[in-house]
Amino acid sequence: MVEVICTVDVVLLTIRDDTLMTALIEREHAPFAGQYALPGGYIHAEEDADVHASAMRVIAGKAGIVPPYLEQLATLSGPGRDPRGWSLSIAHYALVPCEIIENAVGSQVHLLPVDRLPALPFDHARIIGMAADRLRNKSQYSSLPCFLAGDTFTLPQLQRIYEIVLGEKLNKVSFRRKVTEMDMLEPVEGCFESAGAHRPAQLYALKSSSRSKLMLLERGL
Amino acid sequence: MVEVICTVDVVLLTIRDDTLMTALIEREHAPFAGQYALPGGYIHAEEDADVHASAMRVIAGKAGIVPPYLEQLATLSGPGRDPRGWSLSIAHYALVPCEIIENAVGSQVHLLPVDRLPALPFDHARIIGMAADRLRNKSQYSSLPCFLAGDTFTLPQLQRIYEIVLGEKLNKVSFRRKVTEMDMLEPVEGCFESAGAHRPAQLYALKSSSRSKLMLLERGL
DNA sequence: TCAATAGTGTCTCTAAGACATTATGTT
DNA sequence: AACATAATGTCTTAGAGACACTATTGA
Repeated sequence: MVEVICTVDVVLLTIRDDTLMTALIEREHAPFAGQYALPGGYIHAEEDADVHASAMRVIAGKAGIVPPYLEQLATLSGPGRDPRGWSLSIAHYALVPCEIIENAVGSQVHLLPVDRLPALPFDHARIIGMAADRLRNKSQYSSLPCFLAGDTFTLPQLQRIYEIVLGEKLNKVSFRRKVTEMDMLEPVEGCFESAGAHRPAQLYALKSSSRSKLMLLERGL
Repeated sequence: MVEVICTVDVVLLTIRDDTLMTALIEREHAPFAGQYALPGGYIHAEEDADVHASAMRVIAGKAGIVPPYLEQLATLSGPGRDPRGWSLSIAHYALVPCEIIENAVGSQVHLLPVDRLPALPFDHARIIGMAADRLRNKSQYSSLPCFLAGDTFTLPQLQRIYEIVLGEKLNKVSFRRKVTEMDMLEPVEGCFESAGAHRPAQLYALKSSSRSKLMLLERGL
């Protein structure tokens, strides 16, 4: 039986400069050595508990971080996507606040806007498109974008994150109604963020229950 | 490097007797020979164009059919799920009208209700659960359940299919408004289905554009 | 003529968005 | 005091569900 090449790839998504960005690394080895590409690598059957663990290991190795959210996206396959032979990549996407990427030690990543990418090897452009689509779709009815925010944030900041991900302005009153409905935040008592000559905003943190599971809405935003 | 076992599994879903059912086959070979399990098999790198093609080949071989809808579900993996070693299964689900299964030649499948299954080998029970969840979720806002209906059907029949999948009664007026909004059906002119001592119902068929892509709703049913 | 379901018109109630108002900080 | 943004109250409008009424067949 012809051997199948088994790999994982990870689309690390973050927001910087009010823009959705993805982490790319310069490939060290052939094929496509020297080109920007998604962090990825072979599945190590002798050490990985499953492909989720493979993806975590790859991110830790290449970006030096442990992302707060990691989900499987799809499995891409076929004889033509990798010049080494019939290959299969279990694509994942991860969400992470950009400070964590920038503070990581030994990180080799470069952040680039998802909608202004250079030509990429393999089917990585398509995988990034799928990741952005999945994020956009799930953000319509869930607390998913919270994983792009830091430990604490204000409601206006969170709304801005949703707007960047969804690509549209949101109604402030409706947004706050929905956030309340999802019941995922708790105010950090007595903590406010002052950002100029105006009333400061209440800081919030994710409830611990919402750090491990997504909160969903019956009807979208 | 330790070899990874690469397989595909398919959850074939259909509705019979007003119940969501899945197709199981009696395994011919070890492990678990003789037990009911999902149709599945190895990826054949020398002949399959990708894992979608692997899944289609498996369904054609075991159930003798070409399903109108087939989608990738998730990739399950790890050292413990298959006694033969570290394995990876790209799980798919397919939707098909039950007449197609029952009329298939050389089909080895048995239809069983998804919520009254016997103990199954591997992680097949979990895969079937994921498939039913995915179908239920997508059915809330798309035309997906149409692939469980035959070539022509009445609106009351389609509403019944949605109700079985979603597990709840639907409002007739709202359902018809949504079907109109999705703009996926065209009436079969002059064709009605009489089912007793009452007004017969108009027959509809999927528009050709809706046979290849899903129609989506802004807000769910 | 009655029974039964198909199909449609319309009213009510809920929820989303628009707009206005109040709150609270900095300059 | 002026100003800018946070936060919230309220009105308008759109959509979902409830209900009722008409349509059309077989018994």
